[in-house]
Amino acid sequence: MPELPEVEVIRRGAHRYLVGQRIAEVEVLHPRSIRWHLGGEADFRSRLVGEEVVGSGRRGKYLWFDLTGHDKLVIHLGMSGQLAVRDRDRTQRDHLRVRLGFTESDQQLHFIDQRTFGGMLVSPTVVGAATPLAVDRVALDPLDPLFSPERTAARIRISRREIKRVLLDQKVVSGIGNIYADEALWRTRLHWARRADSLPTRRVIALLEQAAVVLEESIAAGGTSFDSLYVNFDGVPGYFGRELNAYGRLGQPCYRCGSSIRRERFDGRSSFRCPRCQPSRTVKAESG
DNA sequence: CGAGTATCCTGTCCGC
DNA sequence: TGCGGACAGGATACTC
Repeated sequence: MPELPEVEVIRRGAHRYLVGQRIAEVEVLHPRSIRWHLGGEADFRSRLVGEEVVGSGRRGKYLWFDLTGHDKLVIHLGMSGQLAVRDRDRTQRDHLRVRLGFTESDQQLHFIDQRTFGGMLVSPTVVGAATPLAVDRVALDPLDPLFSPERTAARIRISRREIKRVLLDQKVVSGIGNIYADEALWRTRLHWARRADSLPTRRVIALLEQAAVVLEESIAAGGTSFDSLYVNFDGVPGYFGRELNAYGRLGQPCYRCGSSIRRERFDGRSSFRCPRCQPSRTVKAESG
C-alpha cells in the first residue's frame, strides 16, 4: 500500500513523537511481523529495550528510527502497515502486531498491519553509514539528495524489460509503487509496456524527474488514501487521491485530452493509462 | 541475468 | 443472505 509519500508522511509524524523517548518495553503480538529479524523475538526485544530514539530516516519505502547505539529500528509497512501512538491501556486490538512502551509515557507506539506483509527489524549500521545494513541493497529514491537522474537513467536504459517493471524495481530506483509509477508515466506520456532500452535518455530522465515531482506533491498533500488502511501518524487520511491523473481513474476523462482512461492488467496488477497520450508506439515525431 | 509464476495474508466488493 | 472470485498501496523466492 504505502509508497514513498505515505511512508515519509508517517515518518515525519512518528519522528516528532518518538525522538527523545526511551524504550521500556516491547511486545510482539504476531511473530510474522518480525520475521525479517533473524535473531528472533528475544533478540528483537533485548536490542530495543533501554535504547533512546534519537532520530529517523527513510530510503524508498523503508523507514527507520536511529537508536543510541549502532542499531536502527527498521520498518516496512508492506501493503497495510500503520504506525500510531495510542494509550497503553487501550483495549481494542484490531490488527495490532507490535507495540513499544516508553519510560516516561502512558502512550505506546503501535505497529498495526492487517495483512502482515510489513514488518520490523533491528538492523546494525556501519559506522559512518547513513542507512542501516538491512536496506543497503535498496536503491536511492528520487528524493534522495544523492540521487542522480542521469546515472539512474543510464542504468534503466540497459534493461530490456518494460519501463514500468524497471520503475517498480526497488534495486534500480526505490520508493515508487503502482500508483506513482502510473502517475509518472502519465506525466511523461509513456506507455507502461515500452521497453526501457527503446527510450531516449532524455525521456528516461524526464520520467525520473516527474517521478520526483509527483512524490513531492503527494507528500505535501499528505499522501494518497483510498481507504482507512492508509492514514498518517495522527490518523488523518491524505488527500492526494484528488490530484491523481491516471491511477484509479478507469473510464474517466484524461485531464490532458479527454480520452477515457483505461485499465490494463500488467504483472498481476492494474495499470492505468490514457490511450491517446500514452500510446504503445510514438504516433508522430515529437516536438522538442 | 531475466521472464514468468507462486506465495505470503486479510479484508472488501461485486455478481450470481 | 450466502458464496465464490477478483482485487488491493509490496516484496521475495522459486523454476526455467
